[in-house]
Amino acid sequence: MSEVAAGVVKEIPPKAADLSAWYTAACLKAELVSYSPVRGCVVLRPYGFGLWENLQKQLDARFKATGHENAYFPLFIPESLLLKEAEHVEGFAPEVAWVTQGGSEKLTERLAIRPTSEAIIGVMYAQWIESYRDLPILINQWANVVRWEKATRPFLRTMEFLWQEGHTAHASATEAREETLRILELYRDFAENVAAVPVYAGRKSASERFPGAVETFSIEALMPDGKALQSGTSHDLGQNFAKAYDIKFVDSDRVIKHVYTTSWGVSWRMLGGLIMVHGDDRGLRIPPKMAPIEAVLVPIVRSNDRRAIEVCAAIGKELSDAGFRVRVDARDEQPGWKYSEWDLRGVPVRIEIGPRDVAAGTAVLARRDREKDEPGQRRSVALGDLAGTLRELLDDIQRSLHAQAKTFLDEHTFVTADRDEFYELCRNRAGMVDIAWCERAECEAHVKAVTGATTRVLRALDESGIRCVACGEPAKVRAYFAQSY
RNA sequence: CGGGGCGUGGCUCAGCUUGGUAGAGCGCUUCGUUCGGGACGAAGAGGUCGCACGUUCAAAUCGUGUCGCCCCGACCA
Repeated sequence: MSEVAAGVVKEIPPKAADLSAWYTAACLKAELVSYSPVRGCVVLRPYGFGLWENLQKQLDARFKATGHENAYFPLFIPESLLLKEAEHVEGFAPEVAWVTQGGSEKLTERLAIRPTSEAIIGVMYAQWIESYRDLPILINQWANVVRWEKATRPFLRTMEFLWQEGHTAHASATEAREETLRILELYRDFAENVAAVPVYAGRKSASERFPGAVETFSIEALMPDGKALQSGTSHDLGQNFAKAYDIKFVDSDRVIKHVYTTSWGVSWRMLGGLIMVHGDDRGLRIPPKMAPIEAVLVPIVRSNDRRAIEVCAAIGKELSDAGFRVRVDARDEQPGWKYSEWDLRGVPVRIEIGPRDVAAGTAVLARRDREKDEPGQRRSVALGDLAGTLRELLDDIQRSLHAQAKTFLDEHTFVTADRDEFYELCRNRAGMVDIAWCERAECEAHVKAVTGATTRVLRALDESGIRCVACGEPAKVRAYFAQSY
């Protein structure tokens, strides 16, 4: 039934002592991923794929609800096509993987393995679009992409990764910008309400912009080590790609114009963020809405009383029919061993049914978001109330995980108007440092050189006539500075 | 790409300095007893020490190279 090797003792180091070691061990031991024989590429195991499927399902529903359709474009991009948008090429060239040979024949033109699909999709849009009546085009694709990375970590940075990339074309700059912001908000909503990861959403500085974009927006989460994780990006590409790929249409005023395009993406990196944000010393804590298994049923048997197994099977079926994602763990292992195993794997709720429960018609519910032996961590409920109680419990866990993460973000967001304090906070990797900023590239570069921190997202200045906290020039925006992944 | 660390049964690691063809714990298999927070007993199976070349009578141990992994930094989702 389970892909878990029975009986293997799995330990992970304390999270606070070394987040990196904890993170890698947690991903591996929880059987989300395995390293593969291919450098920098991981295998997404069934439990990890379950996480990805839940992300897919819920993001996809949001895309459909905002009028988008899915399509699929080729993995290979002929070199000549990729080269058409100059900034784009320059940005991605260092990390593009190339196919130079097919079978035994050298190719006359190299094929890039897509690092992102603006090029190939732009070429197709040029063919498909003739009139303003063909617009907007709102397409998303779920795909893998390859970027030749030097250092990799599960989910956060791998050479091949899974993501979705939306590519839209519009008749006006206004529409394109609206689309860009609509998706930014969609991402923010998903991060907060499904992944339970609180984020700051906003515009990126010029240096952090996607190569070829007019404006880039992103959502930024804060990891427990004080580093920010860019978790989703939405780009307003203006007419840059339309001009490079010759995507034109006849507008209602009979004038031939270039379209305005956008692109936006979320990758499995979001899973890495969710793992780091919610996990604890016992392992993963998966928010219910993302959990491949919402509740695991553990029967407790005695040598003279094995009824709990049948009861668990029956209740498991009932809950499953009621729409819950459950698993019955009837393996021949000690109950305590199973508890630890499912704690590590982050299942939100454990349902224990032993001889006492069988006799009383009850079950014990244990919630993963609380410490062992913390008041309210376990409770006994009548079987008749199980489904209802489970529903409430899952909702409460979803809320509580978000609340905990939100508290952390709030407590690690520092508003300062003091220059020395600003540098100190950045250098110490204290979290998100919120200052009035001049938006000058030189200033940003200087802060980075001195502290390692960069701007994460920018937003409108709430007062006028003030100066940049970092350099003293006139301030133009408010900016969150942080070190980042 | 720079700095540091590491690769020995499934896992965690010892052995390497002072070369003499491999050990522990956990896990795994079988049987029995157990089972409300990682059970116990008995009997078994399993590696040639990342890979290549070199030194040597002899290499897990020494040398060179290479591949991979981890951490820090630079770069990127």
